[in-house]
Amino acid sequence: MSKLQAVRGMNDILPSSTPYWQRLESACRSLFGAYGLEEIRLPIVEPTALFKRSIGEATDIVEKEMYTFDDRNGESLTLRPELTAGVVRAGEQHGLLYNQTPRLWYAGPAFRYEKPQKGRYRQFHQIGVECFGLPGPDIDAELIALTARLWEHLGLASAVRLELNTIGSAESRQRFRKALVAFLEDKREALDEDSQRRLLTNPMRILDSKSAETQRVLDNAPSLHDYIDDESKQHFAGLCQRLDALGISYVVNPRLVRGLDYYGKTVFEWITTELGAQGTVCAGGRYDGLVEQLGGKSTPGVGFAMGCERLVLMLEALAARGSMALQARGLHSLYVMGLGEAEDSAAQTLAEQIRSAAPGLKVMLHCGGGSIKSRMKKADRSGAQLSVLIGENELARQQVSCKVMQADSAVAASLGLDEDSTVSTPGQFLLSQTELLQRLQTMKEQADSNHG
RNA sequence: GUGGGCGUAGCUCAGCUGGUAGAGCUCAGGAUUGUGAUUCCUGCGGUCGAGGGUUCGAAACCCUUCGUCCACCCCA
Repeated sequence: MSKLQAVRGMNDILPSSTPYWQRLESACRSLFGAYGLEEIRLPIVEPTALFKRSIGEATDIVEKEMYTFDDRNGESLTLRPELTAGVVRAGEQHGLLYNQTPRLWYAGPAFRYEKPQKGRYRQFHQIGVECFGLPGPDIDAELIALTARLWEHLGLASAVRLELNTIGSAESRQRFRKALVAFLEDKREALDEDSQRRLLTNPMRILDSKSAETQRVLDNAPSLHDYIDDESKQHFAGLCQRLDALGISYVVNPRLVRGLDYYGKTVFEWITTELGAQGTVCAGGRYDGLVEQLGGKSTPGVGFAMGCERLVLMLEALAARGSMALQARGLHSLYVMGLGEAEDSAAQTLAEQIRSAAPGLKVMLHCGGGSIKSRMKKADRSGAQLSVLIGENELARQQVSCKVMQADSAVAASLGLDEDSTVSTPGQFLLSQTELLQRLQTMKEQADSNHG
């Protein structure tokens, strides 16, 4: 270990992919605002007991995947493996949960000690929503409608499908679990190795085993649906009716079981087939017992979390297929350069003046010297549509040479320039610095007024 | 935690049954002395992931280890 490198499974997010992260984050931010949700921000570290009591002692997450360490005073702390528990803790601590119905969203990293693979990392990022104090299926449907709209905004709608189930009340699950274990016990031999183990630890999880043989055994097993209590059934029917009314299509998957202990009644997953084994891109459900379980007054809750890495992978794949959103037309990026020491300084001043005159325009200043050729090359590589150059002559006359870098008539047109203003070569213009500033300002004002 | 694939230039990769490394792209410079993206020329760039072993000789074969990818498992 001579070279310094990032901890295994904890990835750097490089400039080549940050645009997709930004698109995801800004889509969530604006949509959550439009649905009346409020943001909450939480510590990354919580007392270990919080996760043991919420996620469930017998789950893999708590058993072997938590980053747990002792604080200097001996208290056991844990890097959060998910954010729901923290939201409940914060809500409880600050009295957010009672006599009101908060609808909260969060975004941030979480940590699980797992072997990394595609779509699964030791530090990963979740964006999620949690709503409290609302017991009915109306809010369940509201959250699903929100996620469905998000896929639309991101262009992912055709790549995901919604799976839905109800896992009933804690009591009904208890009765079903007994029946299931009784049924499977004498068929133990036919089960795959992992499912045999789960028979003892977490029998419900056998239902969504990927083993074909295990699934065949399950064909004759007792159905969870037959054990669901009436109230949960009604709740589920209400949810389905609302989704039908909203035109949101879904598949009821009676074998869909969530991994975390606190879920009850509604559970759902948005799934894609485009990411290999880690196909769940967003998942959630109802957890009416969680607040009480953590020591608060009985308060219903529903929520979901999205896996940012997985969604970003999908957005990148989408872009690679060429379905990128179109760039705005007209001039939006400049590259400003001088041709010597005094000229470079003048160029920097001009760049700042441009930024004042036309805020929001991308203005890149050439730094680092070099020949004209190399400066122009950098201008080209930067993707700028227009290069703005101050040489000895321009400096003496307070002028600039502008050159349109791509064959795009809209660039010159948006500055109000035409062929007649061309100097020497096509697409090249000589004008005074104040005129350039005025034209940019006018352009910007027109663009702003067009947008409303 | 289990199983498999892969680690060679900044990037993508070639390198045959062992004879101490090559291409494309990128980058820098020039052809074109104040104009990029095309073309041509030149150049920079490598403890072959790391450590050990076999051998006269290892990028190649063996062992160990680290990293990475994929799947199981788990889950967002």
